[in-house]
This record gives sequence, C-alpha cells and structure tokens, in this order.
Amino acid sequence: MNLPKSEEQVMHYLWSLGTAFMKDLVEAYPDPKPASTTIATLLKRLQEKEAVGFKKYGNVREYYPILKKEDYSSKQFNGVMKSFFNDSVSQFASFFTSKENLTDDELAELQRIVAEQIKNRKQ
Amino acid sequence: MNLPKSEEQVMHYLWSLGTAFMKDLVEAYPDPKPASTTIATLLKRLQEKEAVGFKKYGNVREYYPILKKEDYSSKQFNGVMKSFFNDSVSQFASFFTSKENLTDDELAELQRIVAEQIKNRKQ
DNA sequence: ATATTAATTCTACATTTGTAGAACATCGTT
DNA sequence: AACGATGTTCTACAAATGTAGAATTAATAT
Repeated sequence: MNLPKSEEQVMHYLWSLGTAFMKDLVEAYPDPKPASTTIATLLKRLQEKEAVGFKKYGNVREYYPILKKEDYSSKQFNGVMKSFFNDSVSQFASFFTSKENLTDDELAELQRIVAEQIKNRKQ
Repeated sequence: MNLPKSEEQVMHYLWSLGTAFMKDLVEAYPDPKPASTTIATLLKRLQEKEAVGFKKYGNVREYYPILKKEDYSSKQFNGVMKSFFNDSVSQFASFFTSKENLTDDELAELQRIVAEQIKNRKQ
C-alpha cells in the first residue's frame, strides 16, 4: 500500500493523535488549513483502502488508524532500500555512515545501538 | 525533485546504462514492454525537469542522466527519515538494527563499517 | 531514389490525486 | 420546536500521471 502524499499526511496526524474527530484533524494542519470536506474526501479514500476505521457516535465519527505506522514506515524504507541500495545492507550502511550531516555523536550512538543489538542476539 | 514512479523507472534504467538510445531503454523493460512513445513521453517530461539530457546524432538522441542517482537516493532516504523517524538517527538506528530480516552477518558488517567510519573521522 | 529502421512530436484519453462547494443529517441548546 | 455547531455525502473539476496511436523526420541500406 503506497499512499499519495495528501493521504499520507492525514495518516501522520492520525498516528500522532491516536484517534481523532474531523475537527481535530483539521485543527492539526498548519494555516492555511484545508477545507474539512477535503479531509473528508481523503478519509473516505483511506477507508476504502482500509487504512483507517472509525467508531460512530450518532452522526459523528471517531477515526483511528488501522494501518500501523511501523508497518508503513517499514514498507517505505524497504522500498528505498531496494530501489536505491540494491537491497544491500553494506551498500546502504556505507551511504548512511558517510552522510555529511551525520554528526560524530550520532555515529557513536549508532555504534552503541549496533553493539547492543549484537549482544542481544547472542542468546 | 520527487519523480513519479514511471519516470523514476526510466531513471533507474538510465543510471544503470549510463547512456542510452530509445531502443536500449525499451529493451531494458521486461515484457510486456511499453510502447516507445510511452518512453518518449516520459523522457520528454524528464527533460523538462532537467533530470535527463541528450546528445544529438542526426535525428536520434543519446540520453544520459543529469540528476545523479546518489543525490536522488539521498533525497528519497532523507524524506523517509524525516517523515517516519522524526529525523532522529537513533530512532532510525533502532528500527534498522532490529529488523528481523537483518542477518547476524549483516549486522556485523554494519558494525565494521561504523567502526571504520569513526576511525576515518578521527583526523 | 526508395524502402526500411529508429525516433520524435503531437495529440489524446483514462486514472489518480488534490481540493472544495452545496446540500443534507444529527446532536445539543435555547 | 427552531438553531447552531459539526460532520457527512455527493458532485465537480483541475492538475498530475500512465499509456499510446498517427503522422512525420532522418539516416541507412539496397
């Protein structure tokens, strides 16, 4: 499932809000906020794709994400990984660690995390 | 510059071929191959976006990528990084190192690469 | 010179995406 | 019971994307 930008944006707000009424979503946008009918259209499209669900309270709906952020993130990342790094971890790692905007501290942090994960796996 | 899938596909073939004539591009596609006019349209759109250029040989053009794969990859990756990992290296690193489809060997390789990069920077 | 090959330009059209007005529905208030 | 706040559905339309036919052009081989 690859969502268009505008729908992805709605998902981001929903992921961060957890659940939301229409109003909450519109409010979440920076000015100039979109018309609520615009959000309504996007929500409807997302429902068709089973990416969001809702609980009904009378006329009103409380929306929640069905699609998990982790799963979607993972899919997006894997897509980039495959298209641009040939699905090769070392190719990606070289790119990533030599990014200029990666600070020394971040690199050290990465090292720590990798070491930890390695230890974790040794059981 | 964020290219639509179909144009991105053309770029991938161009990146891997280096330079190519129309024919080479069409041939690069798996069956069922697209009509060459389809590729022509995509190439034209890519030219407008200054993502590809060409050298003329009579009636025919030898296309080449202007947009560098590295730059585009970088942008794509940064987009995912920002949208899904909050631009946080450690958040991303945790996700990445605990992917189930990351083998122990790949993890070790990553460690090696990180260590090397750290050493490299210390001068 | 003519047919063939390869490509290009123009035009076209369906689908998807982005955005929103108009009309209608419902709940909570006066 | 009428009203305002919210929200939903329907309809609409422009722009972007995906795909390709028809007509035309140019170089090459016969």
